[in-house]
Amino acid sequence: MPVKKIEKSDFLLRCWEVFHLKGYHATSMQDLAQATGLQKAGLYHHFATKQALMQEVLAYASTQFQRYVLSVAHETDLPPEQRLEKMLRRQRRLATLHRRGCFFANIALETGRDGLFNAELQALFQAWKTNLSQVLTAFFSPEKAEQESERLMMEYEGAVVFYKISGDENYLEAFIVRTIRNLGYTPFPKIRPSSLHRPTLSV
Amino acid sequence: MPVKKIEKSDFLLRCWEVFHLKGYHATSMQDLAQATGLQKAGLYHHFATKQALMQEVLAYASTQFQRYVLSVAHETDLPPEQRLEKMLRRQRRLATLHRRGCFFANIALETGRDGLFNAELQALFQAWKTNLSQVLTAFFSPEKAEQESERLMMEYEGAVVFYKISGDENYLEAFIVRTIRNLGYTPFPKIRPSSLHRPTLSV
Amino acid sequence: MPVKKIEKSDFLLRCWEVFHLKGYHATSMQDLAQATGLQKAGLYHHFATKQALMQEVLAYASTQFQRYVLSVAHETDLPPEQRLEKMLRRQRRLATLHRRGCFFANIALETGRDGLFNAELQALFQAWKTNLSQVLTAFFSPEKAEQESERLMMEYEGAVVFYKISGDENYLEAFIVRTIRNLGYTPFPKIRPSSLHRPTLSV
Amino acid sequence: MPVKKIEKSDFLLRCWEVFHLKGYHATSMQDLAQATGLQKAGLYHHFATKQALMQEVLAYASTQFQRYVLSVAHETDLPPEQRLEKMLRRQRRLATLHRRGCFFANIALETGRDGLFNAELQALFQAWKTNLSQVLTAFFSPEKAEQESERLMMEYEGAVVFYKISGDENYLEAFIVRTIRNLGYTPFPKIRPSSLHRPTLSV
DNA sequence: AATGAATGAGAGTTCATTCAT
DNA sequence: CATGAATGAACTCTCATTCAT
Repeated sequence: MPVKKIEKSDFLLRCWEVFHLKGYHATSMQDLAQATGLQKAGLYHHFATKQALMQEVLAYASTQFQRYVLSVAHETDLPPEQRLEKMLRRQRRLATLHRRGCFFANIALETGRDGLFNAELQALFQAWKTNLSQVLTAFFSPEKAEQESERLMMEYEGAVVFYKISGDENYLEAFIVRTIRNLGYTPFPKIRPSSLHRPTLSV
Repeated sequence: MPVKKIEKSDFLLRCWEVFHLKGYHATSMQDLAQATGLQKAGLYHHFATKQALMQEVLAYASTQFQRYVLSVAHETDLPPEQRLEKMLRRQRRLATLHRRGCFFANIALETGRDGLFNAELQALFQAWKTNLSQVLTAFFSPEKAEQESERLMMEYEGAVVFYKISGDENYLEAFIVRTIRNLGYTPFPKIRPSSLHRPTLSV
Repeated sequence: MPVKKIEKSDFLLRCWEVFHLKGYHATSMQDLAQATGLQKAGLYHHFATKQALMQEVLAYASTQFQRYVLSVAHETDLPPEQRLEKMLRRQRRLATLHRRGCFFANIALETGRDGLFNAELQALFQAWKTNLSQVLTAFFSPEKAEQESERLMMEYEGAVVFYKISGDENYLEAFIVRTIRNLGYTPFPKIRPSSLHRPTLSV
Repeated sequence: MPVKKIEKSDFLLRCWEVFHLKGYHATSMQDLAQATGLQKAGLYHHFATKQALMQEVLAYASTQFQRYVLSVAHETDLPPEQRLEKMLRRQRRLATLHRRGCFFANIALETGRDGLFNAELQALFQAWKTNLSQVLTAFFSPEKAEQESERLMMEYEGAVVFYKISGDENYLEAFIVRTIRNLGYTPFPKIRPSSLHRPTLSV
């Protein structure tokens, strides 16, 4: 609860990282205290419970995810297929940092049944689908675009499952490649961009 | 572990259910003792640690999953599209019991980074893919069938994520329907099978 | 402690209520902050410690008790038996509000052994006895009056114990009735004062 | 939870003493662990919660109180006035050990409003009254005996309040003396039993 | 004077695990 | 083989108190 305003987001970011790496239940308040430099009791000055803290972390993570990934959907200076690829590559980058996977799916599977954070999670996935849809309307009818974006998100989350137990990023890479290809475009190879004719995307 | 040999599988089944519902970390040895009727100390007679116990549970669950779901791939008396649907419907049934989702994906996202059970999980997903592939070879080339089966599993796991935070089984149902449809067949409506011309699948 | 001087007594009153309801140890500074509208740190501006705060609350409560209950002993326009009854009924009223019992006895039993507030408590009980004595001198010799007033206070405090674990106000009512009766007077029935020949006491 | 049966009562006795000295809320599980030689976690092997532990302590204390104090009511070899005095002196002895007062009244005032232990407490006070009544039937009509025993208990509890904030045992002694005297007998002086003509009671 | 922030200690409780019987 | 008992560590959360602003 950092004195300066800029520190609040930094605080939430650090908590986010811990929750992302260890999961909700396996993360202790002690872990969060250590990660943020506060004392355990200090955390309770700003958040009533661990769950409330997670609530804010989730809101923060949603905002950041929308800024970093979903906002790309509106970069109209890029052709839609490049926008799509950029989004997917940014998703991928978030997932492969420390092999932590998708934060939202991690929390979804861990707490979905208890419903601790379902409202937040559903809102995020809804926004995700909406933005993805917007890009896909360049290739499909509005209705079909929505269906396809949902399907893409599902496929992505499944790919993350495979990635997480194997550490093999090819599951994610292959997902991106086939997704772009299915639009009728040839995606840029990720690892060897030597033969690219078009400018590389800075993801 | 119980007196009679036949009870060992019953023991593992009960543990499986608990782990499935609550997850690995959130399940305590006390929970398992209560679910199985043993004393907490008794568990350590048969399993060195909680992790070792989970190891066996995972092996048991894999076996059961192969028997109940994957073995359908070899029911050659059924046409392949019916085999596929039957498999998908059985997956779905397992996931929607108590809204618990896919046991293997639950554990994968929770422990994949630590790698506690990755070998077992990879083996299971490999077997899953192999069997799905076998069915899909009726529609695709062997190579394409393998790719497609992996993609299907991913899409399924993603659908489960959506299902788990919403409780809406339509995510799973829609996945099945579009999967079958993409093969060029019309799947059987789930709820009202009255007008079916072909024999109903007992899932 | 608030801005205006008149609010100090209001502040102490609110603290008194909390201490009365929950007891000394079970009341937290947080509780007091909430009840008074100050911040927790603000409390320490006016009181060095929780104990010091309680000290003042006790002094305030003593004063109020003397004003509301003990001062009745000097209402010489009332015959002594009416004065006595009025005092007893006011004691009773304080005890039955929220079933909280006698503030002073509550604190006495909770902290008497540690002696945190014994001086204040003894002073209050002494004043209580003195004023009761004064009324009883109308019926007894000075010496006997003092003994009897002490005995009456004891009986009252015991009646409160019975009341507190049962919620049955009859323990207190019966105490009042038999006390007045022992003076040779018939006390006013509490519930049905319809047939009263003498003016009802407004307690 | 002592291996041997005799140790269980010893365990409860030690807990009783701590609760008696410090009160319910001010006694921590750590205090009880220290007093009994167990680890804090070990306490939870035998009692689900602190409240449940107190419940058993209260039951134990009730039993012991009945054995040590109330059972005297049936010592028919003693004349009733001696039985009464013996009971009162034993009450007094329990209360003056470490100036801790009456265990049941302590807990009653501390927790009566929340009702945590009211059932147990009411049962104990009821038994107390019953046994006291039995002795007093030697002096009063059954109905009057019951009233008088309740009144005596109240007076006693009030005397304990006075004793606890002053440390002056004379409040208790005076209560005993005047109680016996009111029966028409001269009680034995407690402190200087030199001039006794009748055999001293071994309390 | 007042507060938001912070803290070390400790609350009750649960954890996976061990061991004597 | 089984269990009741035990334990050290860790859990979430609250305590009375302090201090810079």
